[in-house]
Amino acid sequence: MAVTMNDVARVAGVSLKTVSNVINNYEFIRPTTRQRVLDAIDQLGYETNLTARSLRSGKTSMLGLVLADLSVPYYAELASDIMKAAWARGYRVLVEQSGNEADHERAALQGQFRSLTDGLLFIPLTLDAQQIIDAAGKKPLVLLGEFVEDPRLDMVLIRNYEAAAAVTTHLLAGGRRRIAVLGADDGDTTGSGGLRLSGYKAALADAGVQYDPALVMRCEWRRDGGAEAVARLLDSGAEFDAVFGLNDALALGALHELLVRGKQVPEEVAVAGFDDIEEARFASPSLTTVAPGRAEIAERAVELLIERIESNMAVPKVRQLEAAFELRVRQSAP
Amino acid sequence: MAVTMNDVARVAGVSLKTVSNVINNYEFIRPTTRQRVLDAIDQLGYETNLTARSLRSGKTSMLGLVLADLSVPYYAELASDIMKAAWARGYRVLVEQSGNEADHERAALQGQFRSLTDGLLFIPLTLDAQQIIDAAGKKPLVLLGEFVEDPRLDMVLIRNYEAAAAVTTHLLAGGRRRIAVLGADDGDTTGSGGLRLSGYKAALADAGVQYDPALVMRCEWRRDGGAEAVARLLDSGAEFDAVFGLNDALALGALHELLVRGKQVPEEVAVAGFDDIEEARFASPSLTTVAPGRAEIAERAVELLIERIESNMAVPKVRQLEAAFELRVRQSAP
DNA sequence: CTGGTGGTATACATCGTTGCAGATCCGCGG
DNA sequence: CCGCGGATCTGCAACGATGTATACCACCAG
Repeated sequence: MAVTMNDVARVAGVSLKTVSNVINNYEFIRPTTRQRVLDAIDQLGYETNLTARSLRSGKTSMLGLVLADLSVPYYAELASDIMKAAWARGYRVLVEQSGNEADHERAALQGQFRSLTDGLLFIPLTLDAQQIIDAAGKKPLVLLGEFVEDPRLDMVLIRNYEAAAAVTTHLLAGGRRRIAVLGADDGDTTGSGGLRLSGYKAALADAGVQYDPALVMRCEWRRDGGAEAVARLLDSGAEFDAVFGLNDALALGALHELLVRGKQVPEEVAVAGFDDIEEARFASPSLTTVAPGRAEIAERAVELLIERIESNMAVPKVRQLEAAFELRVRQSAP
Repeated sequence: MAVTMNDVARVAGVSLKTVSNVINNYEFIRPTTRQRVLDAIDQLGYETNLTARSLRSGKTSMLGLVLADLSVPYYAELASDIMKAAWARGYRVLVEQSGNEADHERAALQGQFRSLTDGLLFIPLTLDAQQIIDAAGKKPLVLLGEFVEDPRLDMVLIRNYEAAAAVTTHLLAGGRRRIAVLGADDGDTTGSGGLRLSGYKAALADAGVQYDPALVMRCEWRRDGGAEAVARLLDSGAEFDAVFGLNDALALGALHELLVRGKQVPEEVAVAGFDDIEEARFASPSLTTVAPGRAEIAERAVELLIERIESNMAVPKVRQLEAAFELRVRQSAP
């Protein structure tokens, strides 16, 4: 059926192993021989069977990427960057959608999925560090710092706390004093939400502004969640002059709802987000947000994972990297 | 290193092949034997090596998906749907980003990528039908109807022409007469752009409205392309009372630029798009657009491809399906 | 008692490649 | 003229699973 190395070898008049050597750029091959093999490959249209190579070599040259859902812009943009970074290093990426469900996350960590990949990039959403460690196999694993922090795991972290503080400080500097927060619970201290909320609180404290739990709205991190949370807030009669969505989707949903309700943005209510997805720049008004260093995260996570895969050190030092963030001031909160 | 069937067989006191039979749910196995094998699997934590299975069986249970870039919301949302549809049928999806470059598209059609997949879902952007046929190997291939139509290829089509006509008709019904089009060249008749432009022209003709090539703006199908095209249009002094972006990104970019320039939407200029990405619902004003049947496209494309893969008919009849579209009237063009 | 039948389990070859361990060839120093 | 080392090439086994063919058993009909 398919053309194999054997066919190429026969046509080129060399051994199967020599064909393999040519393909793998083995050093000591006579140029004329190499050429004969290459010609035969061309003539027959031979292509390496990656499955066979993987079986024999034990490497698949694929990285797994586990995230909630590609239809969420932030994940899609991150996935795109990760795929480019991996591609540049000779790896492919196999994406698995966890749908934000613990069972799916666990299955992706163990499961057959692993046997297809050399290592895993994991954006944990429901599992905590201990659960991850329990569920994970022995293959290299790098967490993308959305959520979990633990000294036993490799990860590339977003500076959730500092970046959220920076956003809040910016809003305060604009004269806002009643800043609503969308996407957290009053008590949260862990996870992206908790860390960002803590940064918010710290910035308030620094500015001597009273923290009001009534302004903290719990909701799903989606556009409709943000819209719905703002609606609740408006209906409750609470006073506020700014909204901080803990991610851009929330902020954009909130922005939409505010405008629908006839609020002036930013005159009456300023709006800020977190993530700097592309959509933020083109919203009307454009959205002030903080860029968490997506490209850097993708690049460094891939680099770190591949380093783990290719170095065979038994117990290398755990590495935790932090990406630089940057405030993007736009119209919604000048 | 890893646990193999052999290890399981030894522990269970059966032959390797019996373990294989248990795993593959072979019918005639004594329940006690089956249980012993399952216990051994549990005890050892055995997991099938999918690579080995693929090599032996010749199937990878992976579908390839070639698209321009996951950071484009429409593709991301489509990819998400496709992955879910494939997952439900026991297949995984390996995504390849072509970056809208012919060489990458060709490479994905041939290339080693193919040897990892049982079939390919392909969203062609630069290659035409003949080039696709020339480049493609023998494995099943289904086109997602963004661009190419050809009786020799399986595909799931968007009703580009009819849907664009529907959008245009809606704008005309709203009293608009000078409808600018973003994302095509006056002469285009093929490809998504050409087909949508043709639908637009046909709707104008139906309504007895004069077609004006000066209102057709060529640009990249991205938000910034749309913004830039509208800027050019405004600067040119051309008169227009509506803008039809040939996809939502264009329309959203245009919407943004119009608002920045102080135009009232929809009072002075109506805006409509194409794709119905989630963002469209939450834009301000929300975007009138047409939903091309994304979920249906994903579902049927996956179904068709898997049918091709699993049926061994040598020359099955080419199948071309069309997805139903639906106009979504929102604030930007009521 | 024999042969057939259907359930159950096994042996062996095989998928296409790469790792390992030679085999062969050649030129050159002693 | 031998022997040695480096360049060049080769054969065999193995990666871990599955397909095919077959062995074996129990049981029932003839």
